[in-house]
Amino acid sequence: MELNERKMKILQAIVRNYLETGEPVGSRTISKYTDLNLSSATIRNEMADLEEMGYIVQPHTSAGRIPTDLGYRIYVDTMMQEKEREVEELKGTLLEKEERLDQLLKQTAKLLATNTNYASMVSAPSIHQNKLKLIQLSRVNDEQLLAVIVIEGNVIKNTLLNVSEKINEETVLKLNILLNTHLTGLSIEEINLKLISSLKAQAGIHSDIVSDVIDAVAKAIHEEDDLEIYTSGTNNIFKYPELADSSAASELIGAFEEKQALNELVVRTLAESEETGIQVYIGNESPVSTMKDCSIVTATYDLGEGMKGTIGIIGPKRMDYEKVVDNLKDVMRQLDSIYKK
Amino acid sequence: MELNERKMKILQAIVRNYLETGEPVGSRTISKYTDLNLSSATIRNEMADLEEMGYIVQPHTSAGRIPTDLGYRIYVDTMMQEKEREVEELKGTLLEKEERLDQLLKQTAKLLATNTNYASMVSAPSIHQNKLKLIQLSRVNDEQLLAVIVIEGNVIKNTLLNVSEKINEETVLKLNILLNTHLTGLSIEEINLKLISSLKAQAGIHSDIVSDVIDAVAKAIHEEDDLEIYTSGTNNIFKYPELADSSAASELIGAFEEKQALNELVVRTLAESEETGIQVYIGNESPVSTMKDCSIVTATYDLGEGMKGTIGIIGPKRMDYEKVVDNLKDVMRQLDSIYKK
DNA sequence: TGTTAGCACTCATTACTTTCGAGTGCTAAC
DNA sequence: GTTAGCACTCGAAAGTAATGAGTGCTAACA
Repeated sequence: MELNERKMKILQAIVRNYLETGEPVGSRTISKYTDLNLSSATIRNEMADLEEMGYIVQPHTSAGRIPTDLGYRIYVDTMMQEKEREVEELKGTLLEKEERLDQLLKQTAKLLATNTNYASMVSAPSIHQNKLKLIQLSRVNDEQLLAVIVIEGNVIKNTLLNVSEKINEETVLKLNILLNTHLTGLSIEEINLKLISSLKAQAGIHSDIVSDVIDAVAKAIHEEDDLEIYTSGTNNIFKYPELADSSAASELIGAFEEKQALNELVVRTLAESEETGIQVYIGNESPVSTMKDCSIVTATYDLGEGMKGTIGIIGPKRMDYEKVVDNLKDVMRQLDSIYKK
Repeated sequence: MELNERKMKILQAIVRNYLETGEPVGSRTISKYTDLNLSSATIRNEMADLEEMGYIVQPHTSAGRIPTDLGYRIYVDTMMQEKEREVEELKGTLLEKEERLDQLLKQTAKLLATNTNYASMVSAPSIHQNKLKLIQLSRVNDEQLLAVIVIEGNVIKNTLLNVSEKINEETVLKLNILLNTHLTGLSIEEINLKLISSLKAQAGIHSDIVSDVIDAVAKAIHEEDDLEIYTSGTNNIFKYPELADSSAASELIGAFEEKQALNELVVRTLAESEETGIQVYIGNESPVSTMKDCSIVTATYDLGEGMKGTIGIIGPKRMDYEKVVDNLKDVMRQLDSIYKK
């Protein structure tokens, strides 16, 4: 059977209507509210076909139809129209430049959640492949040394090192020079064992400190691995009855809190993001099993210097996909304009 | 009317029973399961008295009684028995030493939540009254200067400063010495305008940088003001039907996400913590209006050097107060032993 | 051949009634 | 002061009936 234009129109009408009301939609509704001028009986015949083809289902006999995951998919892929939203409306919700990236991302998550009425997540950019920009040791007191590590993209990490031998300013200076001349500009992978032992040899009696510093560098990178994820509007899920019953809600909220699941989502999105800017996961397509009854729309942002992160909106399957996509695009534009100055 | 011993025993039995079952408890139950050897009729008479005195209520005629906030309060204040819990059991759940305080606190929150089956929160210590330990400027490149600020308690902040004039290593060294000799050891309040202008004068053409650094110091402190709060086990509230219905749950979860309310809780706890180690807020006693139907048990931990923070457990009013208090005490002991080495 | 009117049928939802039993308050007797 | 007994209350659960939205199917129509 072929999905001809009339069937498309009917399917589209069903999805639209269901997105709005959340109620199964019947043949009579479609017949009245479309410009097809067909009687409900005809619509019924077509709907029977659409059901056979797998685009819609009846929750029970004698109920209207609701879209299947496949139905949503067709809708999202081919029928969604770009809403021409007034730029005015979005102007009021501009992100403000923040000097702290984490604040900006928190703000982004919140903005998206309040704008869309769904739950949102924003992952901090991962900086995997970046290069060391500066290492700076400072003497805090006789026993403590502060190591500051700056990575390309201006990510800064610091660690306090406890040293056994007393150490004077001059030694610190020497170590600084030693470390910076040899390590600056290198990526994490380029710091190998050979380089490390060479450095240790040059440091002489202070080789312990070199070890510690390199450990700290390794750890600084590693820390970034279990990446930060900001969420907002988690409680928006209670606005949608299909997600609000306590077992479903509990699972979802658990997933949001644990962040393990979200992490998976981020990884998957980043992996697939080469092709398309925005990805839509509907129901079972989701990388995360606890979100079987949700749809997830994700986007990848790029702050330059290899700093890429993921933004996602999680809501019911009957979410307003147009609005969500629009919002994501807008936020990405804003992030761009803030960082690519 | 006097709350004599028999009434106490009966009240205690009612509370205990209700904590376990969550069902209103009737006279017959009490008569059977206490060693008072009284008939249900007698118990009924006493219960009528207890109701008149405001310790218990009937949710409706012909139902058993449940404790009022006042009833819980009496129970918590005078009838709760210190459970002798086996130390063994808790050993398995020891906190591990982490070099990053935030990780440790996250872990603490999680531990508490899983152990108690309630929601938990842990606030990062506020460092209000602390002293500057070290300022360290480093040249990143021609335009950028890295300022690292270490505050007592080893809290480290860093900022990147953009400088207009090119600056060489020597100048950086001089500025470092200037700033450290004058600022180290001072508390935030002691850095006044007079001192600042004196420093600027000594810095000569680089007075801009001094300004920037001092701004950064101020901001570092300010950032700490909107303090970090870690939560865990939020979805545990779904385990208690009285909190699980969607409107109540939504409010609670919103409060947990926003953290504004939790912040209030922290402030209040810290303010009142002088007197007692552990505080219990029952129902309407709560500082946070969204938690009217909850009980909150909080404790203040002290890592030394003025670093104080709050730990809290939030659950239904019929929470297992003994268990919660035990758990909090244990966690505080563990935090102590980790940090007071 | 595609479209439509009409009709019997299904089934979730809602409201109403009944039954059941846990628990009470009160009275009278011990 | 304590207890047995009894009438009474009222929520929860179960059963029943009415409602109506929506379907599939058939037969007639253009």
